[in-house]
Amino acid sequence: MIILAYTEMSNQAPKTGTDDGARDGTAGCCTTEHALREDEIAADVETLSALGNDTRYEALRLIAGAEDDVCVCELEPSLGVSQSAVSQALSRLFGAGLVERRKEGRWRYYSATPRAERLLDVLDETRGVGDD
Amino acid sequence: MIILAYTEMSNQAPKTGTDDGARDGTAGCCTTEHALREDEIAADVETLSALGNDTRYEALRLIAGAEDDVCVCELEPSLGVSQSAVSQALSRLFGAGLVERRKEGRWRYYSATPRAERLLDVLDETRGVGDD
DNA sequence: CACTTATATTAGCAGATGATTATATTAGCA
DNA sequence: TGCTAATATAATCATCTGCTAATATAAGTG
Repeated sequence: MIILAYTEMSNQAPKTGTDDGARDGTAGCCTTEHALREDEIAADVETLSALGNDTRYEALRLIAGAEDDVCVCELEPSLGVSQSAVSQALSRLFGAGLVERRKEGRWRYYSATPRAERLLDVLDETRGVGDD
Repeated sequence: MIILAYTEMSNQAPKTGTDDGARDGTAGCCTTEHALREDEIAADVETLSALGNDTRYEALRLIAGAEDDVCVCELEPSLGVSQSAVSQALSRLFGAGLVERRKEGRWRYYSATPRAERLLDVLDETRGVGDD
């Protein structure tokens, strides 16, 4: 179900009627603010769920925290899962646009994308804000 | 497995030996940069996985995009899942520190936390960067 | 109070997920 | 060429997730 096209939601007075305003991206008269397209939502959710897993999150942290790009074989001992699992984790991160990869000989080097860096930064900057 | 304590990972030369440097948060001699604690990792992953789901992501977008805070009953028709599912989604977002809630009479109003706002902003700002 | 409305909680289940093991591929090297 | 190392893919499976339906709770209203 695609929504997220709104200018201002008239809340405060919870009217229980059917509120079928502007939706499904066909920005009508009353969608001046931003509206997310279905594929943008899907991409964001993919990005977030890719990071919402211990192994992948830690893999990305290691990659983003390293000075240069990181070889898969370096991540393996740290992540505590099988080689296969690491490979799958990196593939998923790549598919989600969170890492770049570069082949060199028989190795694969990974680095974090700007999107990934910025997400990690925000997580760092906003940690513990609001729940202290 | 907790890691993510590093200054610089000596990659580039993939040595296949056992590389048990500094880890598990007991910041030793060579951990000058930041190091994430186990609970911080868990919190981040919880935040990300909470958002890594269509229903919850769209719920948060609706909440964050609204002018004032939003009543549950307003979200229900938009999200296309049962009332129970919406309630569960909001509880999870709350638990993850992504929304605040306020009770007023028999209604519950939700608003996005700064952490949530900033995450959504970064997603917006970095969308389509790197894969165009 | 009985009744309704708004939201939360519980139980149950289909389907997704994340790991493992085994096998395949790709690249260097003797 | 055969061998080994680095990584990817496939098959499998136990566990986790996210929904629905049913029920509970809380707060208004007649």
